[in-house]
Amino acid sequence: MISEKIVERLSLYRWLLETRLENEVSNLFSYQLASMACVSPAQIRRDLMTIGYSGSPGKGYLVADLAKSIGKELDGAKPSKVAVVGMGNLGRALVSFISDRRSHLQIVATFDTDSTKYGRVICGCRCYAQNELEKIIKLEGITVAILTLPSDAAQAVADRLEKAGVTGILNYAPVPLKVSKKVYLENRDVTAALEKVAYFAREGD
Amino acid sequence: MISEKIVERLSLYRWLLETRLENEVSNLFSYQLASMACVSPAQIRRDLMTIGYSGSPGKGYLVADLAKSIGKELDGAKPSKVAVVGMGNLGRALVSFISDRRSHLQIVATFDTDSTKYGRVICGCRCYAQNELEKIIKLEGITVAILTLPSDAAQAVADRLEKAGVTGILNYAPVPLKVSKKVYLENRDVTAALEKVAYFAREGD
DNA sequence: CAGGCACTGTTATTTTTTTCACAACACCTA
DNA sequence: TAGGTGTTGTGAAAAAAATAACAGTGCCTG
Ligand SMILES: NC(=O)c1ccc[n+]([C@@H]2O[C@H](COP(=O)([O-])OP(=O)(O)OC[C@H]3O[C@@H](n4cnc5c(N)ncnc54)[C@H](O)[C@@H]3O)[C@@H](O)[C@H]2O)c1
Ligand SMILES: NC(=O)c1ccc[n+]([C@@H]2O[C@H](COP(=O)([O-])OP(=O)(O)OC[C@H]3O[C@@H](n4cnc5c(N)ncnc54)[C@H](O)[C@@H]3O)[C@@H](O)[C@H]2O)c1
Repeated sequence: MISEKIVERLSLYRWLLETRLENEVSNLFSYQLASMACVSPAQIRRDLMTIGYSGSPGKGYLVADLAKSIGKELDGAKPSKVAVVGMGNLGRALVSFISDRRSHLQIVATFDTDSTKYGRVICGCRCYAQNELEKIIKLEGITVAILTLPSDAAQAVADRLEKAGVTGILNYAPVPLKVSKKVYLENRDVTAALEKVAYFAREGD
Repeated sequence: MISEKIVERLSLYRWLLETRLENEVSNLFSYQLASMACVSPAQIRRDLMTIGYSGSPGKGYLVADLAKSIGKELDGAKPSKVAVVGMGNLGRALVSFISDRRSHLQIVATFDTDSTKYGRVICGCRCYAQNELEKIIKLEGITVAILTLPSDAAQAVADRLEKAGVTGILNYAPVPLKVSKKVYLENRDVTAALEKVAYFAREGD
């Protein structure tokens, strides 16, 4: 089990590696990756140690190979299936953004209460009515959900998702969700992020 | 100077306090706030110590008062002025979401290269053409910028923002920006967040 | 008013995370 | 082959963050 912080950084590293790969770069030194990721070279080496990856002194790391090794650690044996609940502005933006970025993260269903939305394919993904939620989650084996719906509906939906078998929730609604220990919850509150940036912009970091 | 993590939590606390205030709750114990914020009671007390706030044993914390004290620490003397660059799906969603949430964070300008967008008021905020960027930033005294534009334009815009005097950037474009030490940069990559959630959803946290 | 209760503020401790420092190693050059 | 250069992997040290522990305090009860 890798710590939260390291997972986050590994994800970043992989993504940096992939963009480097597109530019035909085949190997990198720790200090190069470090400067891209805005961390120290030692941090890079230590993180790679935790996934048991070895480069070679003088040669550094093989970009493609390292990216694959990170994938072996972060990605499951099978792709994770993802649902998006609430196909408003934010939901649609997310779906169109994510769908063609990572093959091991598949958005396989979206949900909405609005009858002008469900029953159709939106941004390349089928949108279902809210009352089909449990059925589809189980049928598809969805384990991860993204919440982009109004705050007042979020808790009830989270409860239903959990009962249906979802074990990870990425929540964009500005509301403090309560979930059981079984479920991994990550909140993405824009306001908090902006407040933080404003604070350090002012205080001069 | 407060550490990054503490600022993040304080922002969360304040927001929880405010929603409690709406429900007419006038005081709270550390363990109550802790359970809402998903942290330990000791953590709460320690965080409040760093901003020099004192509750009273038996009574706990005065909700309104504490919220104000956090504000005194996090918010500047004057509101921070914010610009949003790139008024696509995500930009519009963010502007409409934020604009009526925090009085000390004012979105005073948005920018776009699309001539069907600039020159108009979008989501309650004036949208300017890209070439007016420096002028407006300086004129308004904007210090914080949110980047919601295509990746390939992000670095160039970031450079211009920095030169114009912006000291904090909240970046949504999936690209590793390089900025000088003067600028506080926060990246919000959806993919990384989702990968993290998927990982811990699988590994069972 | 005395005593018990429940919570805070703060110090001490533990745990986690990051950085440092350096031996070991590959590779290049002559 | 020998020596120099530059990078890795990792144990040790340092720093930061979280947790625990507890004395001190207001408050209630009888
Ligand atoms: N807009 C942003 O940038 C932003 C940022 C952070 C958080 N948020 C939050 O994300 C949420 C969505 O934002 P938005 O701008 O997309 O709003 P929106 O109103 O455009 O979209 C909300 C969607 O959710 C649907 N919905 C309502 N109740 C539902 C339910 N019970 N189950 C399923 N779907 C339901 C609505 O039909 C609508 O399509 C809000 O809670 C908002 O506060 C938004
Ligand atoms: N959509 C998401 O949920 C999401 C999530 C994370 C990151 N992102 C990233 O955020 C960015 C925006 O996403 P979107 O869905 O809003 O895309 P979009 O195409 O709807 O919006 C992009 C906007 O930026 C404008 N633009 C282009 N070049 C510009 C420039 N040089 N200066 C100013 N404006 C410019 C375009 O005119 C357009 O209005 C993209 O980089 C995307 O990868 C999106």
